[in-house]
Amino acid sequence: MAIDQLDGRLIVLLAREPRIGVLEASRRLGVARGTVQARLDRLRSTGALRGFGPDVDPAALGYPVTAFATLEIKQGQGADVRAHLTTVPEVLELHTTTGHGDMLCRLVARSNADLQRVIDRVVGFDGIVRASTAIVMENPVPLRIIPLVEQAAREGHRPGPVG
Amino acid sequence: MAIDQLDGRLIVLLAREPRIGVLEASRRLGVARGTVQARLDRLRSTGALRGFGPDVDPAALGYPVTAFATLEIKQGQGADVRAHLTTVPEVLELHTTTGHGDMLCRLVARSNADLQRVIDRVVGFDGIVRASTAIVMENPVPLRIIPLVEQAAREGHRPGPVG
DNA sequence: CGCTTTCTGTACAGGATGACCACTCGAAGG
DNA sequence: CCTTCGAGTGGTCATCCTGTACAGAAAGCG
Repeated sequence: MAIDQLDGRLIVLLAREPRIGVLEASRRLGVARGTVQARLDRLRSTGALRGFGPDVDPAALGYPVTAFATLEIKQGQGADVRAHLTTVPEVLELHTTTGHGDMLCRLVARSNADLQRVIDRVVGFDGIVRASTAIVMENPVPLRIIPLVEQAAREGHRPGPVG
Repeated sequence: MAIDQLDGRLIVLLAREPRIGVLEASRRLGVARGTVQARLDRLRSTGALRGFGPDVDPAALGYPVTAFATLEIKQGQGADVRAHLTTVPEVLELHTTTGHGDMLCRLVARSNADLQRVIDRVVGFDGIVRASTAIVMENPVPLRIIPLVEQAAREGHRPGPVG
């Protein structure tokens, strides 16, 4: 249940240059094309590689404001709140957490003023007791995976014949 | 600076089925292949579409634990803290925010015990005054973009000849 | 109305893809 | 020691897609 160095190099390569195909990747990695194809098949089947979805920038869509909201939920209302938040397009992500709040969600909005509308819609639901919002100013480290993949590959077990 | 309905349908289609190519997408959307290619070129050039990076599951890499840490930073130490956190592979994302804390970062770890090691490494830096961590239990809404794209496309200005 | 931009349909050359094969290699097991 | 198995290699094959280009038609705008 891990990746070896070749997997790691392959993922990093694809992360850096998603446009290259299997053939070019095999050339860069110095292995046969069939090997790359087999590795990709395995990574996808194990779920390590979920796919190659489009990476969309909300700001370019007209939603330049990002915020994180910590929500406190009324006992037993979790499922309802989840269902409610799923219906809000500006909720990009939702987690249930330990700690001060019960849920943490990532929001986007068209402006700071618009954020108020989004928050109103988010918290305008009976099961939510309290919400505390933190507006994102800068994003010094955008969502990344390369360093983690490199570390996992370095320490990685080889997938090996038996495992 | 927005997307029209065709852009929206295209992005949603690619988000749902990333493996289909330009030709198949044009068939599904009922437009000419050249149109899809032109739209994709424009979306990439405007930055709305950053690319098609591999979607890696940290859990499958051996990091099943996710957490969010709110950090309080000593005045004027922001840049140093950013540089420090960039060197930690388990820091997948970092934002500077308004509100109680000064920064919010997403962490992963191999286990709850390992999370302690990660947090120690994160906060083991002079500029960080205090850290408060929330461990993610469930992820009812994984990072998504489709509903937002659909809304943006619905309300969207057409890209039009000039604007 | 005329200009401009987009979309369409088509064509072409080049390349990539997925599939298949026989062979080699190394490790695990008998 | 030998066998067996999985993985990788290098090769081939037909098919399909890609990037690019072009002329003509359609639609918005002054």
